[in-house]
Amino acid sequence: MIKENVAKVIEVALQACVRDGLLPAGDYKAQLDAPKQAAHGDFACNAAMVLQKQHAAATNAAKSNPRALAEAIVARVRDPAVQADPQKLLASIEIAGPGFLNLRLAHSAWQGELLEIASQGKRFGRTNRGQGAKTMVEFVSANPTGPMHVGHGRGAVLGDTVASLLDWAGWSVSREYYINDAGAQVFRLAHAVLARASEIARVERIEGCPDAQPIALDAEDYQGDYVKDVARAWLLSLPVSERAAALARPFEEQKEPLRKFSTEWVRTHLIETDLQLFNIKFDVWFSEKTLHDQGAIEAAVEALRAQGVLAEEILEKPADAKKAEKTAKATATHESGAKAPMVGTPNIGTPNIGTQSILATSESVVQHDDEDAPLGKPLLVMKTTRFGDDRDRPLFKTSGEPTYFAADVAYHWDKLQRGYKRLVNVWGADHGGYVSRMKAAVQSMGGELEVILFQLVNLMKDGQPFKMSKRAANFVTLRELLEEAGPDATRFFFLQRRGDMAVDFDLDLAKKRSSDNPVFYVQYGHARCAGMLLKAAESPVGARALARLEAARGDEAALRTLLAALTLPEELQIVQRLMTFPDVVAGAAEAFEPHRIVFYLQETIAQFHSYYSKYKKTERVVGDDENKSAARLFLVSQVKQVLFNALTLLGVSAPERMDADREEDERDEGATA
RNA sequence: GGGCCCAUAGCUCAGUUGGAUAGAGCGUCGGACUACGAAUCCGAAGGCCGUAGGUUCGAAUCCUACUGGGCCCGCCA
Repeated sequence: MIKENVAKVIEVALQACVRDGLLPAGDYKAQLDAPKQAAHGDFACNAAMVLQKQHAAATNAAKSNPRALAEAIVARVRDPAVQADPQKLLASIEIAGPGFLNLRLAHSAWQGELLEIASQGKRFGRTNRGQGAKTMVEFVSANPTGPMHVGHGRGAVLGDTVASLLDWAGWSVSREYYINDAGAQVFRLAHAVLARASEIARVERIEGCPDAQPIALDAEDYQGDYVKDVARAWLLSLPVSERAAALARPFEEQKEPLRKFSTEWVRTHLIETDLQLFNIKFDVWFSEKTLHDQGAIEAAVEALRAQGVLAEEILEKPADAKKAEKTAKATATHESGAKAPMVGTPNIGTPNIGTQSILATSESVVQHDDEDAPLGKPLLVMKTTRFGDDRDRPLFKTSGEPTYFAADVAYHWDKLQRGYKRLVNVWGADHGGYVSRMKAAVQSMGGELEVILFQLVNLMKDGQPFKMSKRAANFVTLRELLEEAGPDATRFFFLQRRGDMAVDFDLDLAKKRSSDNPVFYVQYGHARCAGMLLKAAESPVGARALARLEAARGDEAALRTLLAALTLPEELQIVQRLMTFPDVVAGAAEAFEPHRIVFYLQETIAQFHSYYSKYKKTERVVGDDENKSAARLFLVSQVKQVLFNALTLLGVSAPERMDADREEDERDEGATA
């Protein structure tokens, strides 16, 4: 690609400097940046400034002037005896500022790059940095105990897009969802289902059990209405003759089949369907329960034991975080029995720690059985403190049951066994405290874990925070949001911001289907390109231009000749921007930052709109000159291609036209005028 | 008390991994449609990049200490 070729030219010149004793021997790489200002050329190189110390050492100068080195480099770039090629590639090279090399390329070099896009088509933007290494991205992994809400949506979109980015950067990516279908909370769902089933049997006069005895819903059971749907489905799944007996049977005797039915139903009818609306598909749905059933936990523990990172320890109760509440009120506050009101967020604790607790809800019902854990007995722990964790983490409880951590260790052990070299997990920020212990475990097992933490989503409604609570059943589901805003806008909205920024999700704005939603700007850009290409055929010049392009298809020399008509600075700058796309994708993949693609899209389209408007009355794309028209239509079709690729990468549709459902609601116009 | 994240225009956010005069959208004000899509474009106003030090040719970016906000700190899941 062109940038590498230019870097090569500088590097050859640097080696010439070495030969001439201006630099100590070494393998110098030239870094090229695209300057912010067009006046600074197509590429800027800071090699002279970076290497000035070496220059000073080689020339025995007390201090060196980067400009002097810059001039030496430039002389060797221009010297045909050093290299012949640059004269074709470079139009100019100048020294500016403290010692920047500003490079400008020949028009033909940029024009030729368009052929690169055309030949790669839908694949333009892909690179092979990952070299096909197996990578797993695990994300969402919401507990199968209820519908997903907007916070899950952020994790889902982020994870899915990061996976796409890694794919585009050359990794062999698998998307995986870890189903927490074991543990206490799923039995809470199971019990809720049984209770709701007894209610539904009576109310709806379900065949076979219209006179069922009521079963009380516990306070800690899931309260949402969706539980009724699960309950109804469960009842109807039973043979009519067995329904009454099932409702009469004690919960303890059937909690396992209830658990199984409920979690599977929630997953397939609530979670999987919502993700499909987002166009998110997982390669693997991995059940935690299977780990327990197959003795995977013991196997993973043995793997850790072999690494010598296990120990038997008596764990002290953690020092109470806020026993030393020395904040303020140090002096002269009333020391009556009345406690000063707490300032800030009381750390009440959240039920369902997981990506589903997107908002800490102070109204949640929590039982803290603080005195419950009998201390003083030695437990099998992993020495996670060796890896920077705050304390060692137990793998088994006093009761002998494996901890959640143990199951997760087993899960990641399994991932490694399946040959994944690189593990990426996408978690909500409320999992921050979990990162170091999980990384420690994976590292001990010989793998590498990278964790993407995304900050939480605050739902805003009417400018006010809109609290939600899973158990209180007043939450806004992801599906509601999707149905109101549509998958394109919702995806785009989540991807606009860096993951480590907390976002206020404005429900009212998301529901509004109007042009102030930035996704329309981007899609319009693509549709405009599509429209222009379509419309061109209607004019005689345009039709002939298209015919020429068609005739030259596959003939590189002929195309290059046509493209020589692209000489406006804006046209070459557009090409320049298009050619950065593969780098942008690779950089976004490396940093796990999909928002870079969003900004790339917006900036590229803005550049195109600006070009279009500026020459609207003079140098039109389809104008009088058949040659120019052909070249410009070719440019437009490559712009369209890159926009399409970027939108596709983000999972946002790239429409050919936008006129479908435009809404003109200017109803607040002239109301009281 | 400790750990992680954040702080940039009135608001919401970018800032190419340390580069040249810090940008965009929304909002405000003023302009541009007899022809390729005005869901667009052009211009203006708007900044002590939270504060104070440090590192170097050069800092919004890296280091330290503060200030303010978010998340977290169980043998729970």
